[in-house]
Amino acid sequence: MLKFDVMKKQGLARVGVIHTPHGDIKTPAFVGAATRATVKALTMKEMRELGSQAILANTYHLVLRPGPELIKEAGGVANFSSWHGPMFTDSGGFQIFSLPNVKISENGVKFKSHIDGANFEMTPESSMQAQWAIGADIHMAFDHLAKSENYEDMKIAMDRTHAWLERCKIEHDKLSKEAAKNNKPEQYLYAVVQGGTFNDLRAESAKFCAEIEPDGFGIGGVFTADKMDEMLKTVNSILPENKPRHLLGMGEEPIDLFVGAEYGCDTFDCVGPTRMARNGSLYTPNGRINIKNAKYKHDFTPLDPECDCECCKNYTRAYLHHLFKVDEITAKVLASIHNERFVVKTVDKIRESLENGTFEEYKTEFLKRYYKT
RNA sequence: GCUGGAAUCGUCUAGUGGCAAUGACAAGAGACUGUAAAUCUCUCGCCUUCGGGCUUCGUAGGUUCGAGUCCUACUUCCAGCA
Repeated sequence: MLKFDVMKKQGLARVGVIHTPHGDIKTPAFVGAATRATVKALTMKEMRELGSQAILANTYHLVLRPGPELIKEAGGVANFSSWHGPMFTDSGGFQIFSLPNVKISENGVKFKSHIDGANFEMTPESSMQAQWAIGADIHMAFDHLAKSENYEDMKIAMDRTHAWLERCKIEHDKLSKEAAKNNKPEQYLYAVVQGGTFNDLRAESAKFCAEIEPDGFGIGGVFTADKMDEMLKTVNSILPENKPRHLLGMGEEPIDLFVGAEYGCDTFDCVGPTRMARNGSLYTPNGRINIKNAKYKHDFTPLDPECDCECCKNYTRAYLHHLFKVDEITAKVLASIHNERFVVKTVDKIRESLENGTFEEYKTEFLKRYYKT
């Protein structure tokens, strides 16, 4: 069982430590999205230096290329990628359900590779097997994510997610026993709560997931800060306090991190910060700016004078603007370092503020400045 | 000097009688939340009450209902020959 210590609680929010075989994660924490076993534009060294405690890779992408067997052959994703800290894998459910022409059955999902059109099928069992082969510390259950506002659609997806969760758990336990027999490090399973924006479905899903007794929980299908507080309140009031909760995919907007932490989420992952960075949209305490805008051409001040990242300590907005305009790779590197540092630091500060009882002040001050409301 | 050829939005370019004029780049702005994303979208002559109006394709004339497109002269550039 994954060890998780809750050090302090404030309402639903908590400060804790997740102990994984590859190290501890002090929570709340932002987990960098490393879809193809790399954080785009960044090296693992840069990720370590900007303070990232953990990263999250994606089973769908790694199944297509290079394949779980190759990663196993490399000695697991830690050796393969040189990320020797805690690591998550997402199940691939999210990606598969965003592809065109997927065939969903009770057994699993048939889809075509977006790369070469090759036919694939992923089932709860095959996702578990792939994740064990990849070898991250924490695995997500293979879930059905419905992108719909319709209650019936959400119910069907949730019921399927639950049925698949039972199978994920059985397969996971089997693989876990085999690993123990071979003296391999333990890997852990998070159940994924679905139910869309419907509180009764969310409650039902949280209850179901809790009863399965996984190592922790992913909260899926959350797309906007809208209604997020209510959804999280419902779910996290039901989920057991002694297990970690990961809010899947949220964190592009800093407010998501505050609301997520306030309502009891321990970790977050999001592609937003690095994608924004590659497209020139950069976080500052006063809101996001587009560094490509002409007004930064002659701005010889740091991107964020309060930031301690390599980008802000050494370069100016004018230089970043120039690098983006001439489309240099370094533009994306520096921007990614900054944006990733910005969200990691924001969540670190959320943790500190929860520790010393100043969360409300920090939240109010941050949001007021960032969103100018 | 002679003989050919060419001049179209910031740049390169499409266009051979119905055209405010093609495409690319540049420029300006926007989007992005478990990454098919170093991607995508919009604007890009001037004005507009968004109906439209006005001025444009080296310059000046001409032919034509209508000219970036045809004719004449001029200007500039390129190539070949002297």
